[in-house]
Amino acid sequence: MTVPSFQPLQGMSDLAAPEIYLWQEVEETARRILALYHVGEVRTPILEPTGLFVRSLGEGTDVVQKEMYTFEDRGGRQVSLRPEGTAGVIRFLAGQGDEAAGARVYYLGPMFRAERPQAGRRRQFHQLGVELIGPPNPAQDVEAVAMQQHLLNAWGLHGARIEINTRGLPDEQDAVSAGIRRALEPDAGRLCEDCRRRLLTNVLRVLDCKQEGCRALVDKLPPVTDFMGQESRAYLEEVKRLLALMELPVEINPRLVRGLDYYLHTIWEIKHPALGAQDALSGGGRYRIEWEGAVVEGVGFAAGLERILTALQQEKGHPAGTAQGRPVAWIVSQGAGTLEQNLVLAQTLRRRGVPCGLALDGRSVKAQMRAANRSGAAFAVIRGELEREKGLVVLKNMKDGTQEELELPALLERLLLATRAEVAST
RNA sequence: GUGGGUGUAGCUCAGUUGGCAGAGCACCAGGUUGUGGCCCUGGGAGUCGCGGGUUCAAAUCCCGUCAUCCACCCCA
Repeated sequence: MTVPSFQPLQGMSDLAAPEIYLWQEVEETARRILALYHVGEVRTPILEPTGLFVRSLGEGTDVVQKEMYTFEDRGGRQVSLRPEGTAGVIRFLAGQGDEAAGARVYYLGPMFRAERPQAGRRRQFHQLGVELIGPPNPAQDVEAVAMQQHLLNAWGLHGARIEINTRGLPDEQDAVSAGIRRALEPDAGRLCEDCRRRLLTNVLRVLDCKQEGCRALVDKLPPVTDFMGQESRAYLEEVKRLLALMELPVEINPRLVRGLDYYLHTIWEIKHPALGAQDALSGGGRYRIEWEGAVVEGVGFAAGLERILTALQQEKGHPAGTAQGRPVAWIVSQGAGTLEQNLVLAQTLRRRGVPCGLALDGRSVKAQMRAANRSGAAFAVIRGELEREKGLVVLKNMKDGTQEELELPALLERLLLATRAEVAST
């Protein structure tokens, strides 16, 4: 079978107009908000040594075991396309040594996971992530949550819920799993088929099963903190106190779990009802990652931009963002020699900052006017043989249809004015 | 990796018991010998995803395959 070569690989997409405008809005908003929190951007490579991800995410995680794009490079090194952003940032910061203490960074870019695509899941997808470096500190965790809340507001997403919980300390994980398993075992017969398997393989996954029967049982489970020590419980209590103090609308979900090995203490997730099975817009938590003998501690979160976009489109009912780059003027030519003259005119206008377009293929005036209309230009500038003889140009207002003849300096002035008005209104 | 739905014009889709490949939108041209939008007329465009099979005859039935969508696993 021939694979049409004009199609991207499975699960990968070309992003172009009109959706690209919504992407740009979302990204610009994020950069603006993060600047308020004194968080700076870092751009790390998309390709990293495979070992970086294996060691930071955990050898047993699905991401590492079956979802990475891993291959050998020309030097025989095992490399992988990044499946998430934290590891690369941590590698970077670990190399900074003491300089990295208290670092506050964000990243925004493509990630890769070789999963089967579905709603809200692509093989190449985009994440915005924030990492605040520092030892465990409830205040820092709450600051990160506040930042997330601020981002959601700024994007205009109102249907999103923030759920928060604790993962406790690494050496408490076995006790938590064992405790949950013990609590579920008496009712094992009432769990769904998948969950009976999860009981053995990955108990914590039962906690976010979507089957109703399982949910009923899960709701009656003791909170995970019951299986944790005093330190973990006190940490969560302090986080809750600070969240209330800052009046952040978050919900404590004592049964929220997150899978990556590096998490400890505070973890959270943002869900949106309009997204189908993949309803998590964003996830975050406190972590501790070791790399080449260096230890990096911090708190962070990552938001799936495709999912943010989908949620925004659903909430607002608009399929795409606002069109940008609309020209102020569209130049129309007619007759021998006017095309090249108008090409020069267009360049003059553009050098002065007036966005304008013109057709280069010498079509009829009617066709060029149609193009002017389609472009959304506020004015058509008509300069054909007649105008050239008179040394004038025709300026037509596309909105009301009126037109007048002007000399070039007057035209330039009018269009500069219109450009400023256009800029002011956006 | 597993399961189900869908692949027909640039886009959204119709196509009956197997019998000439269609519509709307978009695009192009004309109606207006130099003026857009609304209207009218005309036009171009399709390997019916691909490969095989059944049949006098396949978009239609069968098998395979690829893509896509949805779900599972898992995750943003």
